[in-house]
Amino acid sequence: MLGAQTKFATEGMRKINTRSFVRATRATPREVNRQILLNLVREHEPISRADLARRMEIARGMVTSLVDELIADGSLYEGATVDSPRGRRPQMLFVRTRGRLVVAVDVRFSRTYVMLGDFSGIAIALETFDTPETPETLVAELRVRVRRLLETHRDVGTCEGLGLVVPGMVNNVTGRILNAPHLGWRNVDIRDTLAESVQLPVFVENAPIACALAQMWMGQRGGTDLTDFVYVNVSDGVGTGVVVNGQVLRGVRNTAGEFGHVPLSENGPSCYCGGHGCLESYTSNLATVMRYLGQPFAAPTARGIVEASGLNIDDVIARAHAGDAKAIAAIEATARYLGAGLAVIVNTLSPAQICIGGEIIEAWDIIAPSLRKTIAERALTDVAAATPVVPEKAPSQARLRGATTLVAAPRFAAPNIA
Amino acid sequence: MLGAQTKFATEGMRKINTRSFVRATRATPREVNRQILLNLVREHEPISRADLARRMEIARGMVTSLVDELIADGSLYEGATVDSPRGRRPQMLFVRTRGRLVVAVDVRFSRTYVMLGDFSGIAIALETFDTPETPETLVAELRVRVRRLLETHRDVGTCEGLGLVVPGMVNNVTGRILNAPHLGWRNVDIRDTLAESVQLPVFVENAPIACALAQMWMGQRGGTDLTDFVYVNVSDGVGTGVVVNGQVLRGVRNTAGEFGHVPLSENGPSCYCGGHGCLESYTSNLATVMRYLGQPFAAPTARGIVEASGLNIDDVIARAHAGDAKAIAAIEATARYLGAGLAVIVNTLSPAQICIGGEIIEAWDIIAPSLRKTIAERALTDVAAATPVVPEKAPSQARLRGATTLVAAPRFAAPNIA
DNA sequence: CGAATTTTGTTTGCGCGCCTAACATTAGTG
DNA sequence: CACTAATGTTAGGCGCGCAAACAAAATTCG
Repeated sequence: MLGAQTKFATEGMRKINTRSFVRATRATPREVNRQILLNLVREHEPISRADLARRMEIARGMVTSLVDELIADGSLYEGATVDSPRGRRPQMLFVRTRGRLVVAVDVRFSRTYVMLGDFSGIAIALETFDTPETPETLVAELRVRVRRLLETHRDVGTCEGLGLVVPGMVNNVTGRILNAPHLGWRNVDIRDTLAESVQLPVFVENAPIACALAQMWMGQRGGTDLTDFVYVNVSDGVGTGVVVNGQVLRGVRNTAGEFGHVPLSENGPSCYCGGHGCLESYTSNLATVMRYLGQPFAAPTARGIVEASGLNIDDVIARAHAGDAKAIAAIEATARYLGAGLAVIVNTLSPAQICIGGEIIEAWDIIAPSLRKTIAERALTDVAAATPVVPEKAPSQARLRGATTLVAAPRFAAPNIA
Repeated sequence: MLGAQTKFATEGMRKINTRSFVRATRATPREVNRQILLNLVREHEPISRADLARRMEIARGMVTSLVDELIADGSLYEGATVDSPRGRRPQMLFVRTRGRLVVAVDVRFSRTYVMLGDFSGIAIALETFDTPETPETLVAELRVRVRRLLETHRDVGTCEGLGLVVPGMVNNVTGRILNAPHLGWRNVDIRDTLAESVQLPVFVENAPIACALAQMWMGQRGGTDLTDFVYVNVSDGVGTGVVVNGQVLRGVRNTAGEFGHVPLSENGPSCYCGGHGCLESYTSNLATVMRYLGQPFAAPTARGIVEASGLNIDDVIARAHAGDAKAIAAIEATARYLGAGLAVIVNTLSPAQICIGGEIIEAWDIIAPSLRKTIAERALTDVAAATPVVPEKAPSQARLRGATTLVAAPRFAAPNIA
């Protein structure tokens, strides 16, 4: 009956691109069913073969065959048998995450973080160094460090790839950094050279998008399906990662999802993008600190003034928590503007959730009420007004988890067909 | 080599929903390849079996088998043999559109249009009547009219479905009209009752989304692949249909894509949505006529004033074309505001194209320069600034073409797998 | 205690559909 | 008229879904 209904809907209907399609072969059904099974184990482990057969509505024989293949290639492993009320006791299956290593790299304005972790996101080692001026130096530095890391922890497992997260626009297919203003890098074909240097598959991605992917793939097990949501990262700038229909929104030439520059006011403060009154110019960490300092924000001079003041966003948050009324007011103002920006997102995209990352969420108790209030005032519908807004759960590792996801998630993704 | 590259990208990577997945069967490869072949014929007709084999990189034997099936079920037909420089002359294949009828229904504020057409969008008959007050009356009216239409044109072919386009939010899966403010209808389960009445599969969709689908499926053959674009409909309100990654953006509870209510100014005119300074309150036909009348726009009273004036948007456009400076100024102002709204779309979604529909495009010569200028001023990147903005090509039938697409497109769409 | 029952997991044979390769058809050409 | 070159068809192998029988391991019950 449900099948008949979906036949009369255009939802999920995709047009086949006749210039780049993927034809099905006789091996295709197996690939598809293998991935479905793998994901069922991922979300329901521990789970038995018989349970999988019931969930997939296939015979147990096929499950045996598929599981054999997945165990052989190291995707699954067989645990102990478990008690059952009657009959033969089932053997439980698990996704193998231990010993499947990932090098996660987070390149930030001043420092670069390198983490060796496994598929579940657990850290084994963490290093940090000053971000080099040029991409070439970064590649050279990573070559040495990655080799040493993998050498040191050789007995832990084998590394399946390197995920690189950068603050800027990235072409995910070619692995080229298109424009990373904070680093001053433009049009850098980093993926292939880095892959050659470290002898690993390399995945490059924009930071908020990587965080959004982590949210989607490493979120709570068995929770709601987040197929439509937005990750908003508030730091020196305001970046967004948008997921629509379970896929990342990229737009032409990978320039989409720049909600940081929606205009909140026609004659607001000047922004680093060249515009005026952008969300970012009201809510970035620089803007918040400037507000606390009692100075008007203006793009070209703000960074210098803030650095000269010796204050950063963490200090302002600490003072707010200590009861400094000026600090509280500055943060609350930021929250109101941020709420206005989120209202635009809520009204245009209607996501199932908005997740906020960045230093500001340390002041969640202060910003949450203002966010909710502003969104409620500006939302067009009750649904939009009720959109959950949640803080990033593991803020300190958000980007590194994102980088890990870049390597791990493709192993579990649906195969592209047609 | 390209295959190896895409392995290191997360683009197009989809997470499998373990609560509603589609398992592959041994019939799956055939379904997939059948649809690919069908689409290749659609975009390259006339085309021979040998050509198809080359494009799909499969043996000619398989093409023969697949084509036999598609001819048997009426999807394709075989044309005449054609001359060729050497060897056996190929037999050309075509998609059958003649004799595959569709009832397209466009429900608008005052009148409802019913068209009988075929899969290619060619009209066979067109009727119109006053939009009834209640959905029940509409269903009863359609029952009579559709039966009569199909009776009259019985020899032309068989009808494959009815597409219903309404001005408002629709749940495309359940076929329920959630909220159509202009009609005053809320939560109407119209699809199943209508399907029972007319004894046809019924597809229900929101008007701008249907227009976007028509743009994607009935656009120029062999042109650029429009997988990311936005359709903006400017009429009494401003509605948008957004397509991302080849799929319609719906959001939770089907409330997404309301770019008509992005705020352009915090203290702008009051809008029918309850907000202030929305794009719609500056650029709807009502707003443009009010501007020409020299009156400030305000949501509750605007419609009454415009109706009392006896003027509508078509009159204002006609006067502008006749040289009325006030009319030209009013339309140009609308274009500037619309450009500001499009700039938000361009910066956030980065679509490959924006298509504009509605009466206003009759004044395309007047609005185009202002649109371009405003977008260029506010775009964040060169890519965004260069986003093509084009007028709807068949404005008078846009919605009816959309309704037709609702029925026709699913026959050509990729099967959902995994 | 042993047969019956129940549940899990494995093995086996069938058939659909991909895939290769040979074959038939139909034109031009030396 | 044989040769070449192209299109379209037919035949056999082989992988894999699919169903059904079989083996294994536990509990229940006479």
